[in-house]
Amino acid sequence: MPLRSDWSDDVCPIRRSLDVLGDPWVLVIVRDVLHGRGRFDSLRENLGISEAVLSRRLQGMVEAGLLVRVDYDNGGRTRQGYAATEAAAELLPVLQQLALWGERHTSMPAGGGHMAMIHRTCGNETTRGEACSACGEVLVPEDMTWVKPWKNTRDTLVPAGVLSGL
Amino acid sequence: MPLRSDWSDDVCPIRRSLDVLGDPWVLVIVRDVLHGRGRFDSLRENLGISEAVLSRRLQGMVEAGLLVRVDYDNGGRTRQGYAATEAAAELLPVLQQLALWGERHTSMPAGGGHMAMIHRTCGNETTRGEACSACGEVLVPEDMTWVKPWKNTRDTLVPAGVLSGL
DNA sequence: GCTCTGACTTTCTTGAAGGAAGTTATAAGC
DNA sequence: GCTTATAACTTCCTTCAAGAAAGTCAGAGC
Repeated sequence: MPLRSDWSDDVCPIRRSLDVLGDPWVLVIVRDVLHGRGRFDSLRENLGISEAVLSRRLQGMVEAGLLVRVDYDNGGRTRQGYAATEAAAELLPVLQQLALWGERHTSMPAGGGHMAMIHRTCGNETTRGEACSACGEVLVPEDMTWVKPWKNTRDTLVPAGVLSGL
Repeated sequence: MPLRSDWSDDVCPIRRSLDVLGDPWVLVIVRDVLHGRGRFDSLRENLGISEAVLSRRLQGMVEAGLLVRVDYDNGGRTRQGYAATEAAAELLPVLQQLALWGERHTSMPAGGGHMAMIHRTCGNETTRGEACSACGEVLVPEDMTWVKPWKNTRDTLVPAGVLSGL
C-alpha cells in the first residue's frame, strides 16, 4: 500500500510516462536542466524546492534515465551537476505545450507576462510546441530561446549532455 | 507548510499548468473522460484508484475547469457523471505526446503492444501528438481513434461536453 | 587551523494516498 | 412493503512522502 501507485509496468504508455513524469517537480527540473541550470544549488534556489526532495528527485531521475551526472569546474574544483539525456530533451514538446496550455487556461498573476518561444533557426515565435508554427520544422532544445518578460531574460536552451553553469 | 506547493499564482505558465496537471491521476482521468468514460464507477474500475482519491480529484478538476458535471440516463434513472471541458480537450496533444514518449523511453511490459493513434479525417496513423504527421492537420479528440492491442479495442475519442456511457 | 562553498543527509511534523467500510438515494424484484 | 441492487460518494484508519531546518562532508583559499 504505497503512497503513490507504481505504473512502471502498465500496458498503457501514458501511464508508464506518468510513472516517471507525474510529479510536479520532475518536469520543472527537466525545464531548468534544459536551460543548462543543472547545479544542485542553482536548482534549489530557482525552484524553491526542499533540499531533501530535490536530492530524492535527482536520484530518481538519474535512475529513470532523464538525467546524467556530469563534472564541471568551479574555481579550480571539480564538482558534479546534472545534464539532460536524450529522453529528457525529447520532453521539450511536452514542456512547450504545457506553457501554451497554461497561458490559455490559467490566469496570469500580476507581474507575469507572455512567455514567447522563439525558433532561432527561422527567427520566428512559434505558437505550437512540437513543430514550429512558422516554418514547420520539428523543435529541438538547441534551436529554442524562451523570452521571459517577468525576469527580463532571453534563455537559450541547451541540447542533451550540456551543463552551462549558473 | 502544505504537502504540495501551490503554484497557481506563479509567473511561469509551465508551473501554473503543473499546479493543475502535476498529479499522476489528473491526466489519466482526462484521458478516460476524453474516451467518454466519465462515470464514477467506470473511472474507479478502469483506473484502479481509491474512491476517496477519485472523489477528491474530480472535485478539484471541476473547480480547475477541466471537467463539468453532466446528467445521463441509466435505465430510467438520471445519474450524474463528468465530461471534459474545452480546456481538457486541449490537453489531447499533451496526452498523445506522453504516449509517444512512453513508447520510446519506457519499457513495455509483457502483454503490452504499440498503441496506434489514428487520425480518422485522413485515415492514417500519426507519429506526432499535436498535428497529424500524415496530413498536417491539428489533432482534436473527435477525429482520433486509439488502437489498444492489449485490450483489443479501437477507442474513438469524444469532444468536450460528451459522456458516452460505459 | 578556520572558513567558505556546494552537495547532500538527517530529523521532525503535518497531511495526503490508499484500502476498506459505511452512507444516501432511487429503482426493480418478490 | 421490504429487501436487494446500483451508483456515487463520505468517513475512518494507517502508512509514508513533503517540506522546513539543521547537520554532515570534502576540498580550496586565506
